[in-house]
Amino acid sequence: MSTPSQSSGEVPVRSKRADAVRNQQTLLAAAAAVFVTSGVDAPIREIAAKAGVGMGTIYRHFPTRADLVVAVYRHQVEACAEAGPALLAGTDSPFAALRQWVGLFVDFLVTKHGLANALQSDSSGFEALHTYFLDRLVPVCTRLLDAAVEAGEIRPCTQAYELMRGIGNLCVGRDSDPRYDPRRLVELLLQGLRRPDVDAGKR
Amino acid sequence: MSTPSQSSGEVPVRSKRADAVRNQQTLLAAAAAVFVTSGVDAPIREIAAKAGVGMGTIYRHFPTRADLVVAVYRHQVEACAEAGPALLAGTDSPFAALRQWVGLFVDFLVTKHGLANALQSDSSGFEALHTYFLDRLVPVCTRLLDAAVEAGEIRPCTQAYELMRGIGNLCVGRDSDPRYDPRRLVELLLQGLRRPDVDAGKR
DNA sequence: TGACAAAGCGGAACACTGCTCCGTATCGTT
DNA sequence: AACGATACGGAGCAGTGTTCCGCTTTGTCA
Repeated sequence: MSTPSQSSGEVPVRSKRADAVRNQQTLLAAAAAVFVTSGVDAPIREIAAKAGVGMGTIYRHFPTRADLVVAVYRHQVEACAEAGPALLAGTDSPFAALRQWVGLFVDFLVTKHGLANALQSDSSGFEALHTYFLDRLVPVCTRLLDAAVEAGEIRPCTQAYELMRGIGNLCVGRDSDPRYDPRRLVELLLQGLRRPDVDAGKR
Repeated sequence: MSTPSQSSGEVPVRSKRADAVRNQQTLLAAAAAVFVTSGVDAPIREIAAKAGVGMGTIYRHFPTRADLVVAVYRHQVEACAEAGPALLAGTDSPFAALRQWVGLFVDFLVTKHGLANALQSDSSGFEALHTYFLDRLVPVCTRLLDAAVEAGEIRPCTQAYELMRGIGNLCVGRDSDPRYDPRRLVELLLQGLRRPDVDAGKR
């Protein structure tokens, strides 16, 4: 409040040194650039070199690779999360909103080389990434899903967590073959969600 | 020709040395064991150690990791491939056959620690794995799909290749969270395949 | 301004893994 | 038994993640 401290501790927290914040910014920019060309699992050394800092620095600012990835993409994830309620408000078909929102998410994943792979990877250093994405987006997805169920557009059995992971999984390895288009399969998944009133009342 | 040769070449192919075939068997057994405990991307050294051979030997018999994985699981993949036509013949609903067959495939993938991950990985040494699985199973899946389309149970837009990859993707990372069950999502995908007789004008 | 402690930095060093290469051992044949 | 072909073993190189500690920079206080 009065003193420049952002945490709840009462110790006098000295604000970060100027070179530290500078380096953090530099690192974020460098990482973003490297991610584009070499994917999110580019060698740490490469990112450090691009930023012109030593490896100790990168590990100090971002202890795990996931921390760095999250920091780089945080804005886009936030934007995606915030788009959820907006889409829901902008239409009278919650299912259509869900579909649009999922489209946003897929676009995001698909345009980040290797991000989907990393997201599902169980290798060390990526759990936090997984956690952040899910913590932020699952609630949004839940709202959309609930709304669609309430509107009677889909059947109620699916959990948002599972759906999100499924969608993420479908986006893995998009670049390996032009015949594979995650979007088509995600659309299929969403269709599978629909309440089958057609064939129920097929009579 | 007269000499024991199994390939089409006419050079006198001497049969493999006894220790070589012995080692190959030992390696397969060791690899199978290690895959169970450490996953299909266990260190090559570990497999070599388990088999009691040097690393040169393992690379000579199985130049890439995919070759080893394929050799270990070949029988199961073959069994899965052969089950396709059988299932189709055993029912009058091709879609039901497809569903059962997909179930077999999912069971196979899901019980092999990390296999699904490897299958989709674009990392070096796994392309051949990808290729083998797909070459062997896509034709089977195509037949099932075609039959279901012909029977009017599903709509015709989906390619077997894409479906297989989608299913494989959905099986990635099953162990990371008990809330994630690939089977449910695969079922959803299959439901999405169904012909919605709404838009089917021929009714 | 100058001195000093804390904060931050750099990169050498270690561990682990994939993969190659070649001297040596083994096998099968004559 | 001898000998050439075949196969083996593992040292060694290269790439990467991660740690650790001596050195530099920064902010503060007299």
